[in-house]
Amino acid sequence: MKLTSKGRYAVMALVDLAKFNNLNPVSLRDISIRQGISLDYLEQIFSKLRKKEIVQSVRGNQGGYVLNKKAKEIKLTNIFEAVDEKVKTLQCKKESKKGCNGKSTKCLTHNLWDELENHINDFFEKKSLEDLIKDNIERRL
Amino acid sequence: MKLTSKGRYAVMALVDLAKFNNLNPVSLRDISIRQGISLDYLEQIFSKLRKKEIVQSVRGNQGGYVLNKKAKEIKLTNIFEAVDEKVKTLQCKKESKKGCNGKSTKCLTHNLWDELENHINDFFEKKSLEDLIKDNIERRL
DNA sequence: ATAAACCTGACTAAAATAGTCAAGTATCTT
DNA sequence: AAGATACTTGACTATTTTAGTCAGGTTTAT
Repeated sequence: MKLTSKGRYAVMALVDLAKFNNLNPVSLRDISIRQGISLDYLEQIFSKLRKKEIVQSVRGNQGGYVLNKKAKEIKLTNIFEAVDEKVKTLQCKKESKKGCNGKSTKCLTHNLWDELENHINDFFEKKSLEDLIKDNIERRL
Repeated sequence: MKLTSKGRYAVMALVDLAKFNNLNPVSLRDISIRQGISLDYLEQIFSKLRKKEIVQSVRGNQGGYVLNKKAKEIKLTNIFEAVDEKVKTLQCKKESKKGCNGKSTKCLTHNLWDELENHINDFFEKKSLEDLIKDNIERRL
């Protein structure tokens, strides 16, 4: 089980953005340089974040991106959802009515994966961008 | 983020094994049929489980596999470890001394992924095979 | 002997990942 | 109006991982 880099980068970029999000928009170019993420890749990621209204774009010279909500209101869940990073443990969830594997019962471990998903999503649900930024400042990375 | 089928199958197979683990060894063939997992694939998985001493093999005619410990003592962590299913969220962990990305500091979200890993591992650490079997019986699938 | 079942290692098709590349469009500054 | 900056979009691709298959064993109960 692993997290994809799209999810990781999205969070990194947003923390960076939030830190520098004073009055002026932050350009992807700056984030790219500071975080060592390819500009083209960042563009893909921010396109998705914008569609989910997590950030707003400011076009033109001196443009960039701005948070569209307060850092407190942006949960990790929202970010991951936006970039299609999902916690998926079950193959069997598709056939909702019946069981897994095309059988009439749930597979032996169905409930386990359900629990696990909830456990992980709880974590994401509780953490906000603000939490991450505070954590950063405190530890003075 | 997703769990691979190797991990899922390992757990499914072990629950099956534990349920039928009375006096006689359980053959992979039976598990294969009951759980709908390819026999060849099961052999790969059980080879790993055997090396980690989670199961014991009984060769020859009427052979099969037996649990090597009490179901209570086999935690999900052990199973996942055995089949190389790891929770890995960080790329940055490799360069231990210095920071991530080859920089001298940790990346902005380093602590986050650390916390996440711990959160998930806690879950795996607490769940034993026995828990899963009980859960199965109670809910009568 | 022979059949059942474990054992091992090499191989591979398909999917996912982690990007790159190209060709725009919008808007600010001068 | 021109140019620069920066967002926007979509197609493309190399690499890696996954999820197995396949072939050819070895061991042991009957």
